[in-house]
Amino acid sequence: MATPEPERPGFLLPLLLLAGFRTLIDDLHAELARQGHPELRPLHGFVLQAVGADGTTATELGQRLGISKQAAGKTVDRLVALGYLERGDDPRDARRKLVRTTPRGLDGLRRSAVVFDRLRQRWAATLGPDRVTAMEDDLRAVAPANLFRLDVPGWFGG
Amino acid sequence: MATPEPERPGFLLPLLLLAGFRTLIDDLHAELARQGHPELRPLHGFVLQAVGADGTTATELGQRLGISKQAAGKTVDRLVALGYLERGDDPRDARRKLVRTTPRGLDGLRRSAVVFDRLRQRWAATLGPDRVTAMEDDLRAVAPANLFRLDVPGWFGG
DNA sequence: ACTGTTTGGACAACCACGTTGACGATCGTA
DNA sequence: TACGATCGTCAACGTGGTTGTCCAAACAGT
Repeated sequence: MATPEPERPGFLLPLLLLAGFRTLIDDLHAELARQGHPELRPLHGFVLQAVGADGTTATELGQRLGISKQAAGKTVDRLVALGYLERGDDPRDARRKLVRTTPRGLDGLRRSAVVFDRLRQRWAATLGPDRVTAMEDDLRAVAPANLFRLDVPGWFGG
Repeated sequence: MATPEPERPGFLLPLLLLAGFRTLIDDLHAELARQGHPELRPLHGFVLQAVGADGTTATELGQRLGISKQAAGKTVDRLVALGYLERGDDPRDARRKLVRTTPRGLDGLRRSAVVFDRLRQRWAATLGPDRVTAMEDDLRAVAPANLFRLDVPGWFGG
């Protein structure tokens, strides 16, 4: 017998999306804190990803993250103070300040990816691997591709 | 032929969850702004939900939202200034200040639910209704139930 | 080569949202 | 009645964002 479509109040889907995201992020940072990165905040992983292997500038980083260049600059300041990023001059343009990931930043990034993979495996063990893959495909289908610039080279191995 | 499981980097799932959430929230507030609630911020809907129909106190609100009573109090201050909440005395306990939703708050809440329902229907039209339902079920299965106190009376018609 | 425009980075002021610590007023109870 | 727990609030602070302004450097046109 077909299961009747239950009442699905409007608030349910966004709340569950947020809860799922926060579950992953909280688990990640609890594990990262154990592995020597207690100062890493949820935002920082995305920033480190957005900086990428080749480095970037504050303005470009802001565009990638969808925030102002000033906000990006302040975030870079904090990550520089924590030792995750470093600034340098651009020999080809004296206005630009190159932002690069330090070895410590790369370490945090690598550990994040490892922990995320493990968390995804935990979800796959609960839901089944195909359900997780289906969820990712569905979310990719409805989320605007320009959000967080999923197509930035270096993201997701792309 | 079976599709081989592609590489699914660890960052993909949380990023898509966040992107999906932000997509819904951004769409919601763009629509709410058109309907006379331009000051409503993403957080406010959850706060109004957490206040509920019966009213509550700042301390209890903080517990429901998982934040400190001071942070809850400041958020109530802002929503009172915007006309979405009001404070009153508790005749049975002079320490407690009751927080209640105003008619304007109820209006914003009702419109939020309507818009969210419409957004969910849009997702259902893209993915198919069963995919949206499956995503909700899967997320509910992996998200801790106490996050955002999904079981608070009044949430989701519960 | 000079000039005007665009761009990158930095500074200031401000706002939203969160934290911890302290404290007075009130309540419940021994 | 005295004491401990609880509620609201104030203060100080940190983080992450905004807009506006400004200077120096790069660039394009004459």
